[in-house]
Amino acid sequence: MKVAMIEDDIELAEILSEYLKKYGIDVTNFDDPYVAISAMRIEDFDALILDLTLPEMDGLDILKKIREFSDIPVIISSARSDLSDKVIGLELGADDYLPKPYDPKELEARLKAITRRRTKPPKEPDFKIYKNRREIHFKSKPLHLTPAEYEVLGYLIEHQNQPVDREELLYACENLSENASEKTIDVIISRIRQKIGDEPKNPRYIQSVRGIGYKFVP
Amino acid sequence: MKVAMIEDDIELAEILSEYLKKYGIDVTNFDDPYVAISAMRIEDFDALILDLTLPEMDGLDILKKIREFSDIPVIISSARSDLSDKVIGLELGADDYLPKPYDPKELEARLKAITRRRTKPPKEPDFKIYKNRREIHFKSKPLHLTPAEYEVLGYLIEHQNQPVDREELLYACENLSENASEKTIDVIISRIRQKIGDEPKNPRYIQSVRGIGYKFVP
DNA sequence: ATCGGCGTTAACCTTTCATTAATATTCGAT
DNA sequence: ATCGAATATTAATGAAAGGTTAACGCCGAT
Repeated sequence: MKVAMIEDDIELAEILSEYLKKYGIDVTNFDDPYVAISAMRIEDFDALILDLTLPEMDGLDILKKIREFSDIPVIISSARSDLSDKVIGLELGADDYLPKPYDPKELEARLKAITRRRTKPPKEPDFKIYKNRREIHFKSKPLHLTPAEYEVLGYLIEHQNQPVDREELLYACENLSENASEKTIDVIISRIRQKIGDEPKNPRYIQSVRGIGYKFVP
Repeated sequence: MKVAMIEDDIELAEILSEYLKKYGIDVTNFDDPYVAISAMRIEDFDALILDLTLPEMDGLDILKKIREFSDIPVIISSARSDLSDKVIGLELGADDYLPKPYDPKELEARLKAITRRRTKPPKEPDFKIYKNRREIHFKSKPLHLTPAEYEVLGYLIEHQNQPVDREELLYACENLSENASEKTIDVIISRIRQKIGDEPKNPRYIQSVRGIGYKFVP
């Protein structure tokens, strides 16, 4: 297991690294948060141990920055026992909170726990297609879709993550005329977005791919 | 939503309470299991979050005691990642198991999921088919149906929730000619709807599926 | 023969929804 | 920033689908 650590207390960092190495946990410490962030963009770590009490930069800001590009498990460690930090940290997606000083053994246990948990995120998808019912459910509730909307959304979902161009949709959908204008698609997409509450500015599910068409991201 | 929690780590309890309150979940924590049990005999909670690793009393025993008088949904949370605990807990009627440490977001999601699941009281169906008598009863009263109406309604009921297209009905019903106009179906549906008091605008039981036909929803 | 029940069709009205056009907004390259 | 193109949104329209009623005609029972 390869773990990143952001800790400015070099001595503490070394103690922990030594200890964790004995349990097969490889720790790379960064005393400079910015270096850490750059490194994490390139290299893949299994977890991050983040010290909140850093000079120069606030630990929570670092977490926020990291969350912009990674959902790596994060354990926050801090000498501040400030409750609000704890709350904010967990909200930003930290997985655990460890007040200093702590027993290395505990850190090891939590690392193990977190990475174990990571391997089983069984979450219900937001969209489900019930072909035999001719229904699409969104967050467990059926959507009221017109035939064309049903077909378009269904097709996008089945081709999730890949951009589908408008012409393809016109041909794929029974309820769309093949020689209809491609603008028709735009109108239908707009109505679907309204029904699922997707804001076209920064849409969560149906994203427009400029020059091509649309793609569904689950 | 009002939730009870049995957790001896007061600090963790407070974090979770704060977090869940923002999502409209009211948490009452008990650090003493016995107090909790007494309270739950009196007050009505929507769910219980139970920490297994308690002093004095084993969490599983508590669950057993609670099950003697309540079938409240229970989420077990535990630092023990012992599998047998999980099994026993779920056998005793816990609805979910959440290993510590966990993300409050996940707890929230599971709470919502569990209480949503809870709302399904099994009830007597409004329609019953008596094949031998060739009758269909609606709310315990027999309907006066013509042979074709009986067949169509019966077929729809037997294929409940799935849209049945008109052609299929023409073929399935002895009393309908296979080469009759599909409009015939519409007329028969209209008559059935009148007999069961289903308003075609926003129908409760027989819904039209545009481009296909009709579907019966129980 | 005649009658009544019932499936069928025709005619007519209402509703739905894909489509187009028109307008506003956003995006991305320069 | 600026411009042109792509996308978003809204309203209008018209054709198709569904809903309803009345009348027709087939067929078995009287």
